[in-house]
Amino acid sequence: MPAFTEAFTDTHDFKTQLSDSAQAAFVAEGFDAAAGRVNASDRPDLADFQCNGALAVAKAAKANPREVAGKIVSHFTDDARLSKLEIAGPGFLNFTLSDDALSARANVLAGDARLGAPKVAQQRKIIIDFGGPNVAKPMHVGHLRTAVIGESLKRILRFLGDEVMGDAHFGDWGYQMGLLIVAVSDEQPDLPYFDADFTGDYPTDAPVSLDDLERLYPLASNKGKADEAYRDRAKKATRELQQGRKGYRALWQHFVTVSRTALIRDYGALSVEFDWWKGESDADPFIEGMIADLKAKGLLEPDQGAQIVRVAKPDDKKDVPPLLVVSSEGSSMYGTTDLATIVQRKTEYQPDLTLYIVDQRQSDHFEQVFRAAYLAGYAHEGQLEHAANGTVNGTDGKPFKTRDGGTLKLHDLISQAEEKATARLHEAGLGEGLSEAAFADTAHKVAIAALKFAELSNHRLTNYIFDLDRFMSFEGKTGPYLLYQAVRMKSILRKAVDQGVAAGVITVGEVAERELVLLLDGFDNALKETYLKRAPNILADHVYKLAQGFSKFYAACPVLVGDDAGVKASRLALVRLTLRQLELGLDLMGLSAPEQM
RNA sequence: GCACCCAUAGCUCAGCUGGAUAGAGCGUUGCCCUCCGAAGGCAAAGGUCAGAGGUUCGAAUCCUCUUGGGUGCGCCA
Repeated sequence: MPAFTEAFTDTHDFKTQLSDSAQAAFVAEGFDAAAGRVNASDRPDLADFQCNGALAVAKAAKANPREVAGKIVSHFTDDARLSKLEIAGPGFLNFTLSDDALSARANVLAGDARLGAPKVAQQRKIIIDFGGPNVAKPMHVGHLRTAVIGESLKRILRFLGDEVMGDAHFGDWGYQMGLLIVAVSDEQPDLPYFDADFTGDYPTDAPVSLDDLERLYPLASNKGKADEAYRDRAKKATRELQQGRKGYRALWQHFVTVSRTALIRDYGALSVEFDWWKGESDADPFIEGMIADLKAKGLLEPDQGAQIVRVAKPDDKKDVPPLLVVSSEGSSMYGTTDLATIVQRKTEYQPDLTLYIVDQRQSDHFEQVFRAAYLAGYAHEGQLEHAANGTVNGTDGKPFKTRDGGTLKLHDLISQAEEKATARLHEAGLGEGLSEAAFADTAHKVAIAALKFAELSNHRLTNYIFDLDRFMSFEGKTGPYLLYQAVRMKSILRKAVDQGVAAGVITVGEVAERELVLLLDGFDNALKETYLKRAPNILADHVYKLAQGFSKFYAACPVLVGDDAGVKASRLALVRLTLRQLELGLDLMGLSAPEQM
């Protein structure tokens, strides 16, 4: 199995270019190449890029950092990319790009179908596991997190060249299924599903609606906690379901189908798409063989009536409990299905990497499962990764609740956001010329952008506060701001067509133009960082800054208003380039901009 | 009890493998539509980066401790 370095290719941004040159210079002077790392400047008033390597290297070499910096500078004489290279303070290298270099870069980007995005050096097969929503539990705001972050990561990894499969990984196989079976049998005992001697065909229509499931699940769950006899019945039903009792399987199939319909609706509204709608139950056929294999490898041992795999290591700082593979009831646990799913994926897909986009509260669980998988040889060390996310809290800092104390269903949240967006559109007197369908589409895009961008702009581990009013304000650093800038650009492009102005060669002159091109150039690095850290907030930040950079440019540099045809053509080309990168960035976040808003 | 995560402006959050004057948005106070869409732009005020030590030429960032939050710890997922 190859070791993957997560390196990139097709990368031509200035940060990389200058780093390459600076590294060569440091090496030529007998220093470590790592010192040549060039970053965007902390002081944009002084320079575009900086390198701090001279300070780092000087100490070991017992040299004066400014002298070291001087030696590096000598390697850049007559570098056409730079208009200025200065040594500042204790030994910072300050690079300022020439307008010509920026113009050239802008024109390259304008001709690049990938808008400056890099590619992975080595393609991998990656599964993104969305840590599935559960059957019968309605999606709530907490599910936004995983869905939105996972979808964005999926799109980004795929765009950079990996083969990526998103798997919903439905929670459809545990104790909760037993609970539901018992709950339905109590309410509708005459259904054929419960008659063990029934030999006919089971009804094709579901005996329960989505509302029934959402009502029954919490009811049964609470009963199971309070009533031991009830719990035992549910456990028995769970085991019988897993062992293949026909009536239970048929009833269970209805649960899954009914739930999945609602999930498809909600995920669809969020533009979250799965390549696989698999669930825990799909791993079931692999469990028997896996258990035999674990036994053969001497990893499985009986303990307190259950079958476990010990995964603790001698140097553990904490107690890592064993993974429970078979419960004392004889049924599979979520650890069982998670491990069996790894076996299944290895058998059916051979992924190089599996990313679990799941709440950080499950980190111990994944640690156990991953260790067991590594021990059993179902995956190689490092191929399983828990890209944890934080929890969503309300304005009181506690897990999000509505004002009346209930949980807000995702479906209702989306509806509220759409209503708000609709109201805002009417208020601004916009979209009146649009057809009803186009208007609704715009309102939907605005609403989704608000929700998703709010998710994506936080780091995935942040336990952030979900404040509906703030998210719906549509002003400042929000999704609608991004869409608004895109719409402004589209408006310019439409006007340009009317006026017969065509895009031409980009020539950078004004400060706002320089800054915009520097931002466009930064797309490459933003994508790399996002990829390496599995952190879409880095991309979100880039896209926001790009939109902001455009808005400043828009205010400072009229595109279609002047007399100079060359300037018009250049600025128009810059607008078009910016729009293309903005829309690509939006798409990688799972968003899209309307024509008008 | 043990372990993990977190603490940055009034509020919500960024801050890359340590580097110059810690950044956004909201809110507050001023400006800016006879000019491509004001869901916008410009400017100002606002921070002992929880506290204390340590490493370092240099720390919000790395290490230790303290305080204060959150989370998890074999038969629910």
